[in-house]
Amino acid sequence: MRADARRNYEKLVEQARIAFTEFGVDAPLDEISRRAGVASGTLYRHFPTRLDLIEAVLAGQIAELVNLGRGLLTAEDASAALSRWLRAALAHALTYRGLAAAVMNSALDQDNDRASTWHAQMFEVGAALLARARRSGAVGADADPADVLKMVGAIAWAVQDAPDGSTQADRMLTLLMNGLHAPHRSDSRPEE
Amino acid sequence: MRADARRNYEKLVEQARIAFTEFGVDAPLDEISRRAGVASGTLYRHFPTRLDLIEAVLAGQIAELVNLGRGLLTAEDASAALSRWLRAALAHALTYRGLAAAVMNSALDQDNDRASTWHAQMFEVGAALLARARRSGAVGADADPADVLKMVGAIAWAVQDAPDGSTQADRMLTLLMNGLHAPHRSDSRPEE
DNA sequence: AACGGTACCGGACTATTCCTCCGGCTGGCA
DNA sequence: TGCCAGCCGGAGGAATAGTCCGGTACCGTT
Repeated sequence: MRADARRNYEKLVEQARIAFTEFGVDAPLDEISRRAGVASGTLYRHFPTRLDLIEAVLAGQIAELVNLGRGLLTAEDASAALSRWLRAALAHALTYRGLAAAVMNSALDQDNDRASTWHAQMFEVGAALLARARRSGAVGADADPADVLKMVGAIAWAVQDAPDGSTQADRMLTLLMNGLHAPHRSDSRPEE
Repeated sequence: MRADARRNYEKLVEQARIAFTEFGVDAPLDEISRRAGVASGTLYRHFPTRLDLIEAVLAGQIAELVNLGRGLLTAEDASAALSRWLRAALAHALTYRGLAAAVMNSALDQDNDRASTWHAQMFEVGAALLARARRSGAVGADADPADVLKMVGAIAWAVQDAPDGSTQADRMLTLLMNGLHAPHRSDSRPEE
């Protein structure tokens, strides 16, 4: 990549980060390019879709999350490790007003090639942590890892506009953890 | 309301229902008015905001949900009643590609005056069912009714674009119910 | 250091959608 | 039948997404 192209790339990501914080997911792309001091054509060259730009902004954060998860894979208490990592994932999903949640969710949907390898790694780590917790006997429910990660993203979405968002998110995640710990009860479902 | 005004109102709601099913929440309003055979000014006269139109579409369905809940308040098994009603609420939240979930969620956020009395009734019924299940001893967690309803909406949002959406939603709701039934464990949370 | 080609940049332009405004007309009532 | 409040229509301004191509700057080679 040429030196000028790299400069513009970095300026765009930086301004996108700011704009997403300020306006949320739907920040006008033209505004971002304007602030970065480049034309909109340049923005679309580097980031054909909005999602591409979003992922560039989140890349670093996701890498941290993956590293944290890998470290926790050797932690003493498998259940606490899972809980800790899910909380970190929730914090991640809450950044930029639920932006990360939207990406996480769309990445989990189809085997979307556009949804970068970062999310694949994240899913892998989450699945490993969940499997380990299950083997240790702390998690009884036969939950699908994708379900659990989706729930985390869903919680982030649900509280994104609430005034006391993070408090509420915390309670909801506790509810989810409870569901994981409890033995699976299929009888709780009505037979319609 | 004048006869012509009423006719147009009804045509708009009908076409909005179709358009929301087809395009999702973001269906172009101009397209709706075009299909209804009225001008866009007329649409905006009846429904100043998109939310107003959405609520008009959902009104009947919400009323049914409230009635179902009221009936279930006298059911034998309080826990099963709650479970049954939450499943109905989930089905409601899934309609029109997660549109209902978005409305439900925003209605629960702040004491939003714009969010109609419909949703207030829904919240009331849900809270009553939850309280009754708790008194019966079946629900141990001290969950906030708003949290529970938000989770239902969140699940609907999370699966809205997934191919096997309703299956996944089902599993996730079971997870939630498990969390409600389990005794509350504050120890599942790491002390950071 | 000069040069040529590669590929990047700019920004005007089209398309889409939201929403407003106001002249003209129509339905309901006396 | 006649009046008029209030409704209707549709043009149009504003914001945003995304495209296109002429001009230009960078990089590698000589």
